[in-house]
Amino acid sequence: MSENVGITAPTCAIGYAFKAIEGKWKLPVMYVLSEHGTARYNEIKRELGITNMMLTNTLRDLEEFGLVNRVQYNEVPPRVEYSLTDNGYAIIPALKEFEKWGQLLLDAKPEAEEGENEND
Amino acid sequence: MSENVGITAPTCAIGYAFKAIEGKWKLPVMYVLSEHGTARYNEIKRELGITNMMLTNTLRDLEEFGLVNRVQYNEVPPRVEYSLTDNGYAIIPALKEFEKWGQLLLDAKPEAEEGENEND
DNA sequence: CAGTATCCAAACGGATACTG
DNA sequence: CAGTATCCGTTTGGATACTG
Repeated sequence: MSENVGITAPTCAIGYAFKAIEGKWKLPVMYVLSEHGTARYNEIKRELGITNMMLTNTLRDLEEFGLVNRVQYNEVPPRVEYSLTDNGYAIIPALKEFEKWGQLLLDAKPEAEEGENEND
Repeated sequence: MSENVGITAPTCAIGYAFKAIEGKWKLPVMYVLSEHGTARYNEIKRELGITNMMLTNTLRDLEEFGLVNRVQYNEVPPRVEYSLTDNGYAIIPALKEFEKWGQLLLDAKPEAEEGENEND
């Protein structure tokens, strides 16, 4: 495999974007950060129901891609705040489109396969 | 876990969108279909360098979500054509935003960590 | 509080063989 | 051609316990 053409080419914009958000948690974490502006480790964790390992790895990956800032305050108890970089922020329009799409999907699902409770 | 609030709530638009595209191949397959309009099984397979199992499973999942149409022609040799449904098509704006974002990321990466060859 | 370490399960991926 | 089935190794994800 590894045919480096089309989507899989390292210089392909959409392919690079896909790589940047690969994995289950990249987009959710970025979404939370986009909403909070700044969020602490356990804040993100609580909000997403993600495990330590996954959150740590996801944040590391996002840092390496230059999408997330990590600021550590040497206090007791320790405080670490995460936020989006400029490049990270730039994903928000895409996220908004995704949200609109998700809403469309929900609206187009009148059968409500799993929405047997409307006490919402 | 399974705190059904916020992003993880089944009625959350962005959460539902995340679920719909979960997995490594959903977006790439939808992207290929958005470009081709209609594509045959082996066409998608070649373009993405994806295995039979992964492609089959991905297409099934997308069908179940109502995002992809499968049209089978009873010819010899058999021909099966895949295309996006209306709901599937509706993801294109998001995809375009993603592409723009990917381009931004590529442009903002002058160091070219892996682009040691410019004979492209 | 913000992580690491460890172990285990599920998803992913490749090769090969087989089917309609 | 368009899959399905199986085996198997690797990667990713999750639960729990533990550390600075």
